[in-house]
Amino acid sequence: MATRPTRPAQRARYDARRDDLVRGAARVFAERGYDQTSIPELAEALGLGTGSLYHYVPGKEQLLIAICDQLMEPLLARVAELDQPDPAARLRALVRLWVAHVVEHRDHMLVFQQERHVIEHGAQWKSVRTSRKRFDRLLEDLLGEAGVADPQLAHWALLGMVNHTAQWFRPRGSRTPQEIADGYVDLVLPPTPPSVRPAGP
Amino acid sequence: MATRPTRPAQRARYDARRDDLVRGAARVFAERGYDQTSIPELAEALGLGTGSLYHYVPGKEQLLIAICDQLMEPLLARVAELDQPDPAARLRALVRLWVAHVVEHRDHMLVFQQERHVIEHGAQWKSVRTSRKRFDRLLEDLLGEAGVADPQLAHWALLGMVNHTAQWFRPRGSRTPQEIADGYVDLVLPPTPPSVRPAGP
Amino acid sequence: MATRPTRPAQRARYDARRDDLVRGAARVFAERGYDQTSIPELAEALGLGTGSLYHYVPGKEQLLIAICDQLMEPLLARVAELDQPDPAARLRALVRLWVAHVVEHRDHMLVFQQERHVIEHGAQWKSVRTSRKRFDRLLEDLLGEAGVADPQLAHWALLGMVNHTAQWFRPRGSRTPQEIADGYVDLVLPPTPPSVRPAGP
Amino acid sequence: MATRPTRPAQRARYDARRDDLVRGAARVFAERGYDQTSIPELAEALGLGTGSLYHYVPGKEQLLIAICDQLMEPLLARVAELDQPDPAARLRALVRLWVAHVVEHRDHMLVFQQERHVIEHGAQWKSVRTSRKRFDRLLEDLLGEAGVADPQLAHWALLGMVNHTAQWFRPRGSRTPQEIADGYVDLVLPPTPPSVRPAGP
DNA sequence: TATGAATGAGCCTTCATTCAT
DNA sequence: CATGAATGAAGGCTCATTCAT
Repeated sequence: MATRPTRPAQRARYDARRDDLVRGAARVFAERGYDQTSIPELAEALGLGTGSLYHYVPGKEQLLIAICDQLMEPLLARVAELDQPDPAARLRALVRLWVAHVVEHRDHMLVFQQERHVIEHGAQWKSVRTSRKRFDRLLEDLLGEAGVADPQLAHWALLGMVNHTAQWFRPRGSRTPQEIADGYVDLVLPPTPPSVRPAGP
Repeated sequence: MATRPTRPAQRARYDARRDDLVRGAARVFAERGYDQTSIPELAEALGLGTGSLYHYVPGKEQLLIAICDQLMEPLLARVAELDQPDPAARLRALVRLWVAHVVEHRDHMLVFQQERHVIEHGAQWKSVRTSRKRFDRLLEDLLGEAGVADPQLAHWALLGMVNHTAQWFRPRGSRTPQEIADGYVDLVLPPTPPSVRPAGP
Repeated sequence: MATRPTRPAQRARYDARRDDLVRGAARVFAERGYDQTSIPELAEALGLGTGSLYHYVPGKEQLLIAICDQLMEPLLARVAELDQPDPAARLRALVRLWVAHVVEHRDHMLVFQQERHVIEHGAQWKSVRTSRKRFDRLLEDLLGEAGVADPQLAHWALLGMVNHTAQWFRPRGSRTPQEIADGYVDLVLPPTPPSVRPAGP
Repeated sequence: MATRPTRPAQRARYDARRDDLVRGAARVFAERGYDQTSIPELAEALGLGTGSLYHYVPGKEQLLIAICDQLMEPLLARVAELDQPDPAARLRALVRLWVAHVVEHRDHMLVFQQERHVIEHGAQWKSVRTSRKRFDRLLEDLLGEAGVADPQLAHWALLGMVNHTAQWFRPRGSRTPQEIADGYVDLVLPPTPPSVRPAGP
């Protein structure tokens, strides 16, 4: 069973190991598919014995949830820290970190997209659904504030293009995530005077 | 086994039945997921006995392929008939029929997106992969001809937003597929004098 | 269902057809195995539609029984006609027609041997078992009368070697069935003065 | 899956268990038939859970192959150790150990005979076919050396009678395997002066 | 913690058989 | 007589999970 150690020192090591395993599972699932990957296969790909996995995760579906949490939580945290006063600038910053997050979590994204119907219908998936809705709402509001002509359509369009980035982005490609993000923002935002446009990190 | 009748009259009925079943399977898979739907469940949802399905499709994966074919082939056929001389107008027409096709085949699209990894890696999926690549190429070329600033990025962006439409579009919603398509085109195309803009069907 | 016609003329044609089908089934089963051959496969190999077979035989196991009957009955009939007064001569004649029967019914024999356990244990197989026992008894008695030293062992030995002939005999081989039969008899019989030895047909 | 342990100690136990299971399967198949015995039935007869069988054998047909190997390999090994200088004596010794092997492996033999067509035609059965051919060749050569009049026919006859022994021999019967073997040899060998005849163990 | 043998439910698929045409 | 679509039971096999070591 998945028993988390109580001693702080061991607990830190345990949590780190668990995070690594979840990340590894995301990679394997993205490549082979969640349902197509058996637990023995997964365990072997992670360098573990069949049953050892269960020391860290209570089951296969929980593992999937953990992958989605590992994707959503840091994204929401980073978004919460945005503090640009100008809405257009905040939007651009948001899309930048969003695209960056997507390409840094390509595997998680691919798994997330494949398992759409479980996430939408599953009983244990409420928290993930809530996270996604929070992000959606936040994005749509920001698009309105930024003066986009049709915020609702822009919202759907952005969701589509940014998330889809996971499917074609290659780390050794010719564009940086930031360039891609700026390209996306330029599509939905009315032309902005360069003075307002942030310089990027 | 899936034996197609030789008599033309019976063959027509057989083919029609098969198409219906494939469409029905797309609906069921979109809702419950391909792997989560067992063959008995599927057969029952289609109003068939467990084994009767195999008169029309030789196996579960072939059924998935049939769903993708039912999605891709008519789309490519409709695209091939585009004959607008002006590239921008042709692009708009393309996106219009594309969006229309996507919302008319929502179930197929959802299944298509969920099973991305099988399609990309599976041995029997070459023809589907080829269809997708043909469409990709065609779209990117057209974007270039239409004078889009960054055709490659626009291409990825359009793919993302149009395909994603399947996930949020509701038939009783406030926008028609054509309005959505025009909204997408307006995002990627430089402003067009209204005179050139086609009126729609 | 297997409905035998009542009109004598049609009945003869029906019976002939049935015999042909049973013979054909023996050939197919000998080659591919009884359990490994599905009814659709068999029907196709016989040039029939899937269900047409059931006009002649009520089921797959009955078909197997019919094959065994087609093997045993004519053999017993031919054996019953033996009338050589000298036991040794009668034994030789028996083995000759037996070997001839085996090589003429190679397929039946191979099926018969493969399905030994069904024949021994199956409920509907009593008549076949009875036929076999009748033949066994008859053979052993004759061996005793012919003055073989150890009739019981010779009986088992003959059964083994003659039946096994079905597995290696080739019609284009260098030996005739009669030569083979004489070879077998010479093994179990004490040397016989040539005067008694029959000349063969 | 059938994963053989790497640790020597556990591997020995695993191999022993596997051998037992294969032997048990031979018994069950001999009694009920290979195709007539379902995997759950077999597993229950062996005292295992349905899926546990697959820790030791990768599939039902592999199990059949394992049974045939368990039959052929030790026989060939024992035959290879024969060292009687006199051919006739060597033949007698061969038949003795052969008959002994057959009656000790009655179940294996019965399965082997029933599944003749799979062995002859199956793709994975080459090694078994090779073993059988090696034995055949060896036997025929030895018959020639021993001065049998018609070595080829004697070879087929011996194969038939010895193998057939599995079908009628009963452990509590009145003859020992050695007596049976000697009876067989006396059939095919010209009368031998008792001085040469070995005494038996 | 780590392991991997054991489990039984559940999967996809095949099959013998029926019956409307 | 002939056909082949339809069926549901049963088959072989896989899998997520457990637990003794």
